[in-house]
Amino acid sequence: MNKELTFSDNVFNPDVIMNSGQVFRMQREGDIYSAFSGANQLQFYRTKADRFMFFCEDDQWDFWQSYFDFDTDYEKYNHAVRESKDPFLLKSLEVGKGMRILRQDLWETFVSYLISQNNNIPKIKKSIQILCDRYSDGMAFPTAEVLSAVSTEELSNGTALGYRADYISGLSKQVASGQLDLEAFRGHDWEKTVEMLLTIKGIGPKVANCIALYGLHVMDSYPIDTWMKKIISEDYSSMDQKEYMAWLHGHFAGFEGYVQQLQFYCKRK
DNA sequence: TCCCAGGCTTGGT
DNA sequence: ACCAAGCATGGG
Repeated sequence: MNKELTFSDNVFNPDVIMNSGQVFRMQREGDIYSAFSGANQLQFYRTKADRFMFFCEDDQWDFWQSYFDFDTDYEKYNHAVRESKDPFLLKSLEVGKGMRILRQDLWETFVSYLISQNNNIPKIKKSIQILCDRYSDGMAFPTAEVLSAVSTEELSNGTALGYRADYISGLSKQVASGQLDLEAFRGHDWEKTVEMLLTIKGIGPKVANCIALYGLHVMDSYPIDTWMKKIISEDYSSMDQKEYMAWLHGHFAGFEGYVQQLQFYCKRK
Protein backbone atom coordinates (compact mmCIF):
# COMPACT_ATOMS: atom_id res chain seq x y z
CA MET A 1 0.00 0.00 0.00
CA ASN A 2 1.02 3.63 -0.25
CA LYS A 3 0.11 6.63 1.85
CA GLU A 4 0.89 10.31 1.47
CA LEU A 5 1.12 12.44 4.59
CA THR A 6 1.91 16.06 5.34
CA PHE A 7 4.39 17.13 8.00
CA SER A 8 6.12 20.40 8.68
CA ASP A 9 9.88 20.25 8.92
CA ASN A 10 9.53 20.97 12.62
CA VAL A 11 7.92 17.64 13.39
CA PHE A 12 9.33 15.14 10.88
CA ASN A 13 12.82 15.13 9.46
CA PRO A 14 13.97 11.65 8.47
CA ASP A 15 17.57 12.76 7.99
CA VAL A 16 17.71 13.90 11.60
CA ILE A 17 15.97 10.80 12.90
CA MET A 18 18.14 8.29 11.07
CA ASN A 19 21.35 9.97 12.22
CA SER A 20 20.26 10.46 15.82
CA GLY A 21 21.78 7.25 17.15
CA GLN A 22 18.43 5.76 18.18
CA VAL A 23 18.05 3.58 15.10
CA PHE A 24 20.57 1.45 13.22
CA ARG A 25 18.56 0.24 10.22
CA MET A 26 17.23 3.33 8.50
CA GLN A 27 19.05 4.72 5.51
CA ARG A 28 18.79 7.02 2.55
CA GLU A 29 19.90 6.25 -0.98
CA GLY A 30 19.46 9.27 -3.18
CA ASP A 31 15.93 10.49 -2.50
CA ILE A 32 14.64 7.16 -1.23
CA TYR A 33 14.53 6.42 2.47
CA SER A 34 14.35 2.84 3.71
CA ALA A 35 13.56 1.64 7.20
CA PHE A 36 13.64 -1.88 8.61
CA SER A 37 12.43 -2.99 12.02
CA GLY A 38 11.87 -6.57 13.04
CA ALA A 39 10.26 -8.20 10.01
CA ASN A 40 8.77 -4.91 8.76
CA GLN A 41 10.07 -2.78 5.95
CA LEU A 42 9.16 0.60 4.57
CA GLN A 43 10.25 2.87 1.77
CA PHE A 44 9.38 6.55 1.46
CA TYR A 45 10.36 9.74 -0.27
CA ARG A 46 9.59 13.43 -0.16
CA THR A 47 7.00 14.48 -2.76
CA LYS A 48 6.86 18.15 -1.79
CA ALA A 49 8.57 20.30 0.80
CA ASP A 50 6.20 19.11 3.48
CA ARG A 51 4.78 15.90 2.02
CA PHE A 52 6.00 12.31 2.07
CA MET A 53 4.84 9.17 0.23
CA PHE A 54 5.18 5.94 2.18
CA PHE A 55 5.19 2.38 0.77
CA CYS A 56 4.80 -0.81 2.75
CA GLU A 57 2.80 -4.04 2.97
CA ASP A 58 -0.86 -3.42 3.82
CA ASP A 59 -0.67 -5.14 7.15
CA GLN A 60 2.47 -3.28 8.20
CA TRP A 61 1.20 0.28 8.07
CA ASP A 62 -0.11 0.19 11.62
CA PHE A 63 3.36 -0.78 12.75
CA TRP A 64 5.01 2.07 10.87
CA GLN A 65 2.48 4.62 12.02
CA SER A 66 3.30 3.59 15.57
CA TYR A 67 7.03 3.36 14.81
CA PHE A 68 7.20 7.02 13.85
CA ASP A 69 4.82 7.98 16.66
CA PHE A 70 2.72 9.88 14.13
CA ASP A 71 -0.19 10.24 16.55
CA THR A 72 1.86 12.40 18.89
CA ASP A 73 2.19 16.14 18.44
CA TYR A 74 5.88 16.96 18.81
CA GLU A 75 5.24 20.70 18.48
CA LYS A 76 4.01 20.71 22.04
CA TYR A 77 7.36 19.32 23.13
CA ASN A 78 9.19 21.84 20.97
CA HIS A 79 7.15 24.61 22.51
CA ALA A 80 8.28 23.60 25.98
CA VAL A 81 11.86 23.48 24.76
CA ARG A 82 11.62 27.05 23.43
CA GLU A 83 9.94 28.20 26.64
CA SER A 84 12.91 26.96 28.67
CA LYS A 85 15.17 29.47 26.88
CA ASP A 86 18.08 27.19 27.67
CA PRO A 87 20.85 28.15 25.21
CA PHE A 88 22.15 24.66 24.46
CA LEU A 89 18.62 23.33 24.05
CA LEU A 90 17.61 26.14 21.71
CA LYS A 91 20.62 25.31 19.58
CA SER A 92 19.80 21.59 19.80
CA LEU A 93 16.25 22.20 18.61
CA GLU A 94 17.49 24.35 15.75
CA VAL A 95 19.88 21.62 14.60
CA GLY A 96 17.61 18.69 15.36
CA LYS A 97 14.13 19.92 14.52
CA GLY A 98 12.03 17.13 13.08
CA MET A 99 13.36 14.64 15.62
CA ARG A 100 10.97 11.99 16.84
CA ILE A 101 11.30 9.14 19.31
CA LEU A 102 10.64 5.89 17.46
CA ARG A 103 8.76 2.84 18.69
CA GLN A 104 10.97 0.09 17.29
CA ASP A 105 10.57 -3.65 17.16
CA LEU A 106 11.18 -4.80 20.71
CA TRP A 107 13.34 -7.85 20.09
CA GLU A 108 15.54 -5.97 17.66
CA THR A 109 15.86 -3.14 20.17
CA PHE A 110 17.01 -5.49 22.92
CA VAL A 111 19.68 -7.03 20.73
CA SER A 112 20.76 -3.77 19.12
CA TYR A 113 21.42 -2.09 22.44
CA LEU A 114 23.16 -5.11 23.86
CA ILE A 115 25.50 -4.64 20.92
CA SER A 116 25.79 -0.90 21.51
CA GLN A 117 27.65 -1.11 24.82
CA ASN A 118 31.19 0.22 24.73
CA ASN A 119 30.88 0.40 20.95
CA ASN A 120 30.54 3.00 18.23
CA ILE A 121 27.64 3.61 15.89
CA PRO A 122 29.22 2.56 12.55
CA LYS A 123 30.40 -0.69 14.10
CA ILE A 124 27.02 -1.31 15.74
CA LYS A 125 25.34 -0.93 12.35
CA LYS A 126 27.86 -3.25 10.77
CA SER A 127 27.34 -6.01 13.34
CA ILE A 128 23.56 -5.75 13.05
CA GLN A 129 23.68 -5.96 9.26
CA ILE A 130 25.93 -9.02 9.43
CA LEU A 131 23.36 -10.69 11.70
CA CYS A 132 20.56 -9.84 9.27
CA ASP A 133 22.55 -11.13 6.31
CA ARG A 134 23.80 -14.28 7.94
CA TYR A 135 20.75 -15.33 9.94
CA SER A 136 17.91 -13.84 7.90
CA ASP A 137 17.22 -12.50 4.41
CA GLY A 138 19.25 -9.34 4.96
CA MET A 139 16.15 -7.25 5.65
CA ALA A 140 14.21 -8.89 8.48
CA PHE A 141 15.98 -8.97 11.82
CA PRO A 142 16.86 -12.55 12.85
CA THR A 143 14.42 -14.06 15.32
CA ALA A 144 15.29 -15.26 18.80
CA GLU A 145 14.50 -18.79 17.64
CA VAL A 146 17.13 -18.64 14.90
CA LEU A 147 19.77 -16.96 17.05
CA SER A 148 19.19 -19.33 19.94
CA ALA A 149 20.19 -22.23 17.70
CA VAL A 150 23.56 -20.64 16.89
CA SER A 151 26.52 -21.41 19.14
CA THR A 152 28.11 -18.47 20.95
CA GLU A 153 31.39 -19.25 19.19
CA GLU A 154 29.81 -19.01 15.76
CA LEU A 155 27.90 -15.89 16.78
CA SER A 156 31.07 -14.12 17.82
CA ASN A 157 32.98 -15.19 14.70
CA GLY A 158 33.11 -12.58 11.95
CA THR A 159 30.41 -10.39 13.49
CA ALA A 160 32.63 -8.00 15.46
CA LEU A 161 30.33 -8.66 18.40
CA GLY A 162 33.19 -9.61 20.70
CA TYR A 163 32.17 -10.45 24.26
CA ARG A 164 28.62 -9.21 23.52
CA ALA A 165 27.86 -12.40 21.57
CA ASP A 166 27.53 -14.19 24.90
CA TYR A 167 24.83 -11.78 26.08
CA ILE A 168 22.91 -12.14 22.82
CA SER A 169 23.12 -15.91 22.92
CA GLY A 170 21.85 -15.98 26.47
CA LEU A 171 18.95 -13.65 25.80
CA SER A 172 18.01 -15.50 22.60
CA LYS A 173 17.75 -18.76 24.46
CA GLN A 174 15.60 -17.24 27.20
CA VAL A 175 13.24 -15.65 24.71
CA ALA A 176 13.06 -18.60 22.33
CA SER A 177 12.30 -21.02 25.16
CA GLY A 178 9.49 -18.83 26.42
CA GLN A 179 11.25 -18.38 29.74
CA LEU A 180 11.30 -14.64 29.08
CA ASP A 181 8.36 -12.79 27.47
CA LEU A 182 9.44 -9.43 26.10
CA GLU A 183 5.82 -8.27 25.90
CA ALA A 184 5.74 -8.36 29.70
CA PHE A 185 8.07 -5.35 29.72
CA ARG A 186 5.35 -3.11 28.28
CA GLY A 187 3.00 -0.96 30.28
CA HIS A 188 5.09 -0.10 33.32
CA ASP A 189 6.41 3.23 34.52
CA TRP A 190 10.02 4.23 34.02
CA GLU A 191 11.38 2.98 37.34
CA LYS A 192 9.70 -0.40 37.09
CA THR A 193 10.68 -0.80 33.45
CA VAL A 194 14.35 -0.13 34.14
CA GLU A 195 14.30 -2.35 37.21
CA MET A 196 12.96 -5.22 35.12
CA LEU A 197 15.47 -4.65 32.34
CA LEU A 198 18.39 -4.61 34.76
CA THR A 199 17.71 -8.24 35.68
CA ILE A 200 18.94 -9.33 32.24
CA LYS A 201 22.61 -10.16 31.85
CA GLY A 202 24.37 -7.61 29.71
CA ILE A 203 21.84 -4.87 30.36
CA GLY A 204 23.05 -2.08 32.63
CA PRO A 205 21.58 1.37 33.32
CA LYS A 206 22.48 2.93 29.98
CA VAL A 207 21.20 0.07 27.82
CA ALA A 208 18.09 -0.29 29.98
CA ASN A 209 17.17 3.32 29.37
CA CYS A 210 17.77 2.94 25.63
CA ILE A 211 15.48 -0.07 25.41
CA ALA A 212 12.90 1.69 27.55
CA LEU A 213 12.95 4.76 25.33
CA TYR A 214 13.40 3.38 21.82
CA GLY A 215 11.64 0.03 22.17
CA LEU A 216 9.07 0.53 24.89
CA HIS A 217 8.49 4.25 24.31
CA VAL A 218 8.87 5.15 27.95
CA MET A 219 9.37 8.81 27.14
CA ASP A 220 10.67 9.89 30.52
CA SER A 221 13.71 7.64 30.32
CA TYR A 222 16.97 9.15 29.15
CA PRO A 223 20.20 7.21 28.69
CA ILE A 224 23.34 8.82 30.12
CA ASP A 225 26.31 7.78 28.02
CA THR A 226 29.75 9.23 27.42
CA TRP A 227 28.32 11.90 25.11
CA MET A 228 25.72 13.01 27.62
CA LYS A 229 28.43 13.20 30.27
CA LYS A 230 30.40 15.43 27.93
CA ILE A 231 27.31 17.61 27.43
CA ILE A 232 26.78 17.94 31.17
CA SER A 233 30.39 18.93 31.80
CA GLU A 234 30.76 21.25 28.83
CA ASP A 235 27.32 22.74 28.26
CA TYR A 236 25.88 22.59 31.78
CA SER A 237 29.12 23.19 33.63
CA SER A 238 27.32 24.81 36.55
CA MET A 239 25.62 21.50 37.35
CA ASP A 240 26.83 18.05 38.23
CA GLN A 241 25.08 15.01 36.75
CA LYS A 242 22.55 14.79 39.55
CA GLU A 243 21.64 18.46 39.27
CA TYR A 244 21.33 18.19 35.52
CA MET A 245 18.96 15.23 35.87
CA ALA A 246 16.83 17.17 38.35
CA TRP A 247 16.76 20.16 36.02
CA LEU A 248 15.77 18.01 33.03
CA HIS A 249 12.97 16.36 34.95
CA GLY A 250 11.81 19.66 36.41
CA HIS A 251 11.39 21.34 33.03
CA PHE A 252 10.46 18.46 30.75
CA ALA A 253 8.65 15.88 32.85
CA GLY A 254 7.21 13.12 30.69
CA PHE A 255 9.37 13.73 27.64
CA GLU A 256 12.90 13.88 29.02
CA GLY A 257 13.96 11.28 26.47
CA TYR A 258 12.99 13.48 23.54
CA VAL A 259 14.79 16.50 24.95
CA GLN A 260 17.89 14.46 25.64
CA GLN A 261 17.76 13.07 22.09
CA LEU A 262 17.94 16.61 20.71
CA GLN A 263 20.98 17.31 22.85
CA PHE A 264 22.71 14.08 21.88
CA TYR A 265 22.16 14.73 18.18
CA CYS A 266 23.38 18.31 18.44
CA LYS A 267 26.52 17.36 20.34
CA ARG A 268 27.53 14.60 17.95
CA LYS A 269 26.94 16.69 14.87
C1' DT B 1 51.09 2.87 20.62
C1' DC B 2 47.28 4.55 23.22
C1' DC B 3 42.54 6.19 23.39
C1' DC B 4 37.83 5.93 22.53
C1' DA B 5 33.26 4.05 21.36
C1' DG B 6 25.40 5.43 23.10
C1' DG B 7 29.03 0.08 29.24
C1' DC B 8 28.53 -4.12 31.88
C1' DT B 9 30.18 -7.82 35.03
C1' DT B 10 32.88 -9.16 38.51
C1' DG B 11 35.38 -8.82 42.52
C1' DG B 12 37.43 -5.91 45.75
C1' DT B 13 36.92 -2.25 49.67
C1' DA C 1 27.47 2.11 48.65
C1' DC C 2 31.48 3.16 45.57
C1' DC C 3 35.84 1.72 42.70
C1' DA C 4 38.94 -0.60 39.43
C1' DA C 5 40.08 -4.11 36.27
C1' DG C 6 38.82 -6.80 32.48
C1' DC C 7 36.34 -7.41 28.62
C1' DA C 8 36.50 -7.96 22.13
C1' DT C 9 36.77 -5.14 18.34
C1' DG C 10 37.99 -1.54 15.07
C1' DG C 11 38.96 3.38 13.92
C1' DG C 12 41.54 7.57 14.70
